[in-house]
Amino acid sequence: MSSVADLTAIARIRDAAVRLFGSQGVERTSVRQIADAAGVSPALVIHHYGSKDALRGACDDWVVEWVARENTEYASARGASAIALIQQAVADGERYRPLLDYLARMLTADGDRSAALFDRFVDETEAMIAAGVADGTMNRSSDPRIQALIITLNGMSTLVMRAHLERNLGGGLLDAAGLARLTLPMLELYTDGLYSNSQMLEVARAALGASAAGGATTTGKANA
Amino acid sequence: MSSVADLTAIARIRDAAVRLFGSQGVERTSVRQIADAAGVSPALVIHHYGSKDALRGACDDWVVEWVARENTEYASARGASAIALIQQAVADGERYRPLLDYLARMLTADGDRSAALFDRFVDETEAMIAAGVADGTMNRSSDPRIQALIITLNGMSTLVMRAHLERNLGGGLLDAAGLARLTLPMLELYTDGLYSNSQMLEVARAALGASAAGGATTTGKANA
DNA sequence: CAGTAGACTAAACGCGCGTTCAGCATGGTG
DNA sequence: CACCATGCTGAACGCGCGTTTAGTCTACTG
Repeated sequence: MSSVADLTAIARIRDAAVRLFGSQGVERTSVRQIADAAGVSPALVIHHYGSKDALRGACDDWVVEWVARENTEYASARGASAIALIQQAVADGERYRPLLDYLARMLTADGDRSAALFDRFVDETEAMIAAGVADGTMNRSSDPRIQALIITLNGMSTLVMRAHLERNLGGGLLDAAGLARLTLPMLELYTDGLYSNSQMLEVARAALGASAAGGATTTGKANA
Repeated sequence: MSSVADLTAIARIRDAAVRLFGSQGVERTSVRQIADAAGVSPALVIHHYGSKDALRGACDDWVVEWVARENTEYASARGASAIALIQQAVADGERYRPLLDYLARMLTADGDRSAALFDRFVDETEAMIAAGVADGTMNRSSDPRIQALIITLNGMSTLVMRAHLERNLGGGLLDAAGLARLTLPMLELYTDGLYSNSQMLEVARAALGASAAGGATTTGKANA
């Protein structure tokens, strides 16, 4: 998202569209609104992008590229995944809010671009967990792909349902207080789990007829 | 969702609206489409409900009531929360799909009804965890409300991003195979957590200056 | 049997939408 | 200078939307 006021009209239109699509949704946003926000005529929006739907596609690409770009920048320096990037962006204040809003809407819409983006997040999460397993800081699952899927889903839920999250947090994800309140319970869950013993797990294993070779990872929780 | 064909027109309109709003979204659904699906004229839709927006409100109420009704039916017999109801409904096949689709869209929209519904889910989750803590099957968190919030968020993510979930599962949540593939890794995560030691947790505790009386629950994972 | 209330429809209204069109500046190129 | 591509606009077009209106049919009430 460029903050400079005098960009090319093409860029200003795209920025305005991302902002409006993200905050109101595509359907509730008219070409005229975008044109106003960008300081151009509605006709110019169509002139440059062909149609509203093509503009939407260009916004999708732009946001995906942003994710990829920031990801390589940060990740190479910190060894983190796109998930971590998002948490970084969330903590970075209002600056990235339009992007994150857009991302959240994109993830709840269906379509090829949405699927490709989500699956990439799962890939990165899987790689991150594999690294964690390798250096002994994370538990191996009986199905690492699905484990990564679940973790990704959980991570994205804070984005997609941020309104509910922040309301219950009694403050934004942005201010330190809200984030602080979230951090500990989340780490507790990811460290100790929810269940205090492996009863449910054992029952499910038995019911599903999983072989004992399924790859258990248990740290030693009691069976009952 | 009533399967009987000859209901009153009011009910048929509401059923059609829930189905279409759920599968396409409110904005992409026209009053004319709803009227067609219900076998009535567009004017009758407005005659009975006043406006499209009021119809949407009636659908919201209807779905919320369905959640409450099914919840008391099942929960009293099984001691489970609305979350469990949803998992039940998911497993129950195509029958509840329109309701669940609608629910998912409702949760990603903002508005009073959406907030009230979500917060009720959190309440129920909190009560369920409190019961689990009381009988020793679940871990107490340093902040039970936020713990319940996180668990609720995670549970809802399977609804809200079901398309991504099912695609990565290689099959529906409905067929036994897909559900089975999900169950074990999820229980593993909720039993053993993701992290194999409490290093991250301890670092966060220290950084946030949490007092030692914060209510640790750890089962005994090593510090490093 | 007349009267009336409610369910229901065909047709139309007005509006805002995405989009098109004709034309006006501007500025680099022969 | 003439030329034309490019950036851009104001006005308009056609369409589908939510909604209104005027009226018909049906069934119950006195």
